[in-house]
Amino acid sequence: MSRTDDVVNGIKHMILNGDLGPGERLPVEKELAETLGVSRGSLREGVRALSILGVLNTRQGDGTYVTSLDVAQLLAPMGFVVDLHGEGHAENVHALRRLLESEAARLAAVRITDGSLADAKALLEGAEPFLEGGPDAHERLMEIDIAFHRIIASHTGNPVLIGMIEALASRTVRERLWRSLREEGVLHRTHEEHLAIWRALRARDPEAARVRMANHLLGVEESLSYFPDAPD
Amino acid sequence: MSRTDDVVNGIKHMILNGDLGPGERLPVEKELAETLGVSRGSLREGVRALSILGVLNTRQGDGTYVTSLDVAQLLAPMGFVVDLHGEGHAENVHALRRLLESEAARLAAVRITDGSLADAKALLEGAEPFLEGGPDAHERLMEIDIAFHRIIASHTGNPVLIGMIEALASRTVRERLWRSLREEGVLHRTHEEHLAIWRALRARDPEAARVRMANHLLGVEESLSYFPDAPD
DNA sequence: GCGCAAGAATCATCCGACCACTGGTGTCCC
DNA sequence: GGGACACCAGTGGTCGGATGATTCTTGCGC
Repeated sequence: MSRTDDVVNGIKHMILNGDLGPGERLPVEKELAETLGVSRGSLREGVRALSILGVLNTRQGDGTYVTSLDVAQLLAPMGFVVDLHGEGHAENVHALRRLLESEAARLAAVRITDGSLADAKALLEGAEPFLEGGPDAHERLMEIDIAFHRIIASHTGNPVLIGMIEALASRTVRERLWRSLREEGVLHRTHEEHLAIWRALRARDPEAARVRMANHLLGVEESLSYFPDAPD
Repeated sequence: MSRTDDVVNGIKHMILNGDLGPGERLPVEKELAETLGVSRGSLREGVRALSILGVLNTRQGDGTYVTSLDVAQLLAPMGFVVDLHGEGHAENVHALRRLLESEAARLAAVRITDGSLADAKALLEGAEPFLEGGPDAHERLMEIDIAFHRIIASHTGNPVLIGMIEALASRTVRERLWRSLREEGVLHRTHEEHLAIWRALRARDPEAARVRMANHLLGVEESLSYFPDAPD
């Protein structure tokens, strides 16, 4: 067991024991290093690791704090994992994303607010001008897509689900997706699918929302497999 | 962007570009530090972080290697996250686990081999003597439960799904679960549910397997909520 | 009361040194 | 010749100190 592991476990226990709560500040490096019986260098390695895991947050000139411990934030490193496998398990990642997002749509159908429904509608209408192309059209459409799916996920009432969906639909994953969609010229179809999802949500129909979402993501996956060996 | 982030991204790119493959060895610290333009200390912080994320693996006196990059291994840190939230999001975690395991059962129903089917059956029969109690009964039942669910997950054909289920059903999560099951005296019911899942799998009936699994996990969740404020 | 500058506190980074462990190599003994 | 052992070079592990960058606080002057 290395010193750094001592640090990680030590801080982990301090959090689990309640000695450290979300947002709370850690002792200064020198002091904490002495408490845990390690040098400042080793302490920093541990703190850095927890920082990358989204548990701690250090601010130069200020101090080190425990994060809010939001699930979404803690699940963020998972996106890294997904990216790392890039081509390899793309099919498996998408299959899982389809399952999770379908469930999200089902849950959101009975929970979404009129306000968010209107926001989503505005989003989709704002996408229409870009369907024909133009400067930054690609980038804009992707942003809108991300925002649309995020609105749905946010109304599931399950933060863990939200975090996982975010991790599974990382930016690099979406980049690949949209490149394929554009190259295959199915942007209009994708837009129609979004609208179908929206209508199901407006109707507060869980099953319809689930099916529409599943259908949408299946279509997207199909486009992706059109270029199975697309270079990066 | 900190130096450590440079290191993490640098190594990540080396892997994505194919400069580094699974199992391959990294340059020595001093050299790699010069390549990335950082000090050895900063390099170590980055390497340590990737090590905790399951991407790298360092062996003193030998060198630093890229891991197999197995999904299960990379998703392991997620268990840490789940543990960290312990009580907080237990409901949400279980809801998600139910969704994933149900899907796993559905997939496994059409893929499971006769051999694994027999293994699962033997497992369940081996559990029966412990239903009445006895030394280590609690521990043994939990082991069997884990093994049973693992057999199912392993036949989904989706490594990402397997990894996520593992992460969601961490050991501490299961500890709590089984403690509740025992205290509520529903071990027999749980066993019957396992048998029902097994029968559905043997019948190669995906929908039945999915429903049986969902029913099983719903029952388990119900037992958990019986002691909503159970101390640790 | 307000703005600003000086200072303290804190993390960020680097450097050099030494320790601990591993793997390989060569030697010695049987 | 074969095997056990000792040695050695290479590598990560840890440490302490020094300097820079950033933030927050304090107190001064207006």
